[in-house]
Amino acid sequence: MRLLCHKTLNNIIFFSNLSLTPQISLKKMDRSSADESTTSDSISAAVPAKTMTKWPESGLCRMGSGGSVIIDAENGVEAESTRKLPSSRFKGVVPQPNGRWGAQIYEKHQRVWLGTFNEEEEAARAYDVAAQRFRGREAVTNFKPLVLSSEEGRNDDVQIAFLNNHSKLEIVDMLRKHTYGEEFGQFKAAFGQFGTRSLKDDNTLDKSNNSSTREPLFEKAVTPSDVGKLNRLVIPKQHAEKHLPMQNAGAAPKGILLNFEDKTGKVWRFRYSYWNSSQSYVLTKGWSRFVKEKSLKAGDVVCFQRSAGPEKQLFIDCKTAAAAAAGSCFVQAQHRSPAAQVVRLFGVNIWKAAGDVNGNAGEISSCGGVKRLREMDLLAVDGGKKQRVIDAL
DNA sequence: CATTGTGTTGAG
DNA sequence: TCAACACAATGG
Repeated sequence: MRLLCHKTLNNIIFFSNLSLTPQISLKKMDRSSADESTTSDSISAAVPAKTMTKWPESGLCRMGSGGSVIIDAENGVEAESTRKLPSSRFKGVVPQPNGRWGAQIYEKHQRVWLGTFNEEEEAARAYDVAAQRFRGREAVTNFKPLVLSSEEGRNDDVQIAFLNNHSKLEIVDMLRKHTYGEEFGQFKAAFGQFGTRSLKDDNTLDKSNNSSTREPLFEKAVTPSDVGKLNRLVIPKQHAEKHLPMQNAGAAPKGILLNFEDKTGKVWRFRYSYWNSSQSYVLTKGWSRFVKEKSLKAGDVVCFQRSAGPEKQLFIDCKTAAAAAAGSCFVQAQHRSPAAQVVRLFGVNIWKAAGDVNGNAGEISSCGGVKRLREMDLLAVDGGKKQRVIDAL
C-alpha cells in the first residue's frame, strides 16, 4: 500500500502514485531526458552534460537528513572549506572527504557499497548499473532509463543479459573494481557470436545445451612459480594458442578477462595476457586467489575445459598431484572446497550452481536474525581481503 | 598516513 | 529507502 518514491530527483517524478502492483508495467515517458543512453556499455564513458540539464544550480537543495542542516545562511561558500561536503546531484552518490565520490544502493535495509570514484558522474553510472541489476528494468536511474529505441534496443537486451547472468555480488564487485565496462564490453563482443537466440525469456543465457557437452582442453601440472609469489600461471604456448586464442592481441595489449567456472559453480575471473618479456601466455590477476583457495601445490594439476556450444563457456578445475597420477581429470576430491556446490547461506544462494544461471543467485539478503554479513566478505574474486565468511562455510 | 566504506541517524 | 555525518578499519 505504500506509494513510494516521490523522488524529487531527476525529473522523473511522475508516477508518484502508481498503485502497489509492481508489475503494472508502467511506461516511463520521460524519454526526453533519456536519450543519452546510446552506449550503454562502459561506466567510465564520459557523458555529455546535456542529460543532466535541469537542476544542479536550481537552488533547490535536498538535504537528506541526519546531518546538521545549517544551510540557509550565506550560501555557504567558505565556511564549508573544511566542513560540509557537497552533496551530489545524483541518486546513490555520496561525497567522500577526499573529494571523490562514493556510490551506494540500498537493499533490504542494508547499504551495499559500490565503490568510490573520481568523477561524480562515474559513481552515478555505477549506481545505475546496480539499480538495474538489483531492481530490474524499471529501476529509477540517473541517466538512462534504459530501453532505448530500435537498433539500440538490442544492445539493451545485451546489457540486461549481462546483468542477469551475473550475481549481484559479481556486479557489485565489478563496480567496485571499475571493471564493469571492460567486462561488459567483452561480453558484448562474445555475445555477437551467438546472437539473441541464446537468450531465454528472462534474458539469461540459455546454457541448457552446452552443459552436457564439456570438452577438455588441456591440463597443466603447476610449477613452483605458478603457485608462488609471481601470481601468475604460465599457459604453455602450444595450448594457449590452440585453445585460448587472444582474440585481438593488438587491441588488447593488457590482455582480456576470462571467466572460468569451477566444479562448485563458482566463477573465477582471470586476466589472460601475453607477456612479451617472457614470450609466454599467462593468467595473472585473480590467479593467486585461486591458488590460495584451492591450496594448489607445485605438481598439482589444473584442468581446463569448455562447453562445446557456441558460447564457449570456460571451466577450470584442479586435482592433487596424487590424484593426477592416479588417473583421469575429474576425480578431484572435494576436500579442497568444503563448501561444495552452491553455498547456501541463511537460505540464500551465494554462488550460483552450474545449472543456475538465473539472476537471483547471489542474492544479498538479510533474512532471519542474521545481522549484516558484510556482503563483500562473500565475494571471492580477487578483492584480496575479506574472505573469512566463505572460508568459514 | 590517506582513504575507504561502515556505523548510525533522521528525514521522507 | 535514502543521504549526511563521523570515524574505525583498512591497507599501502
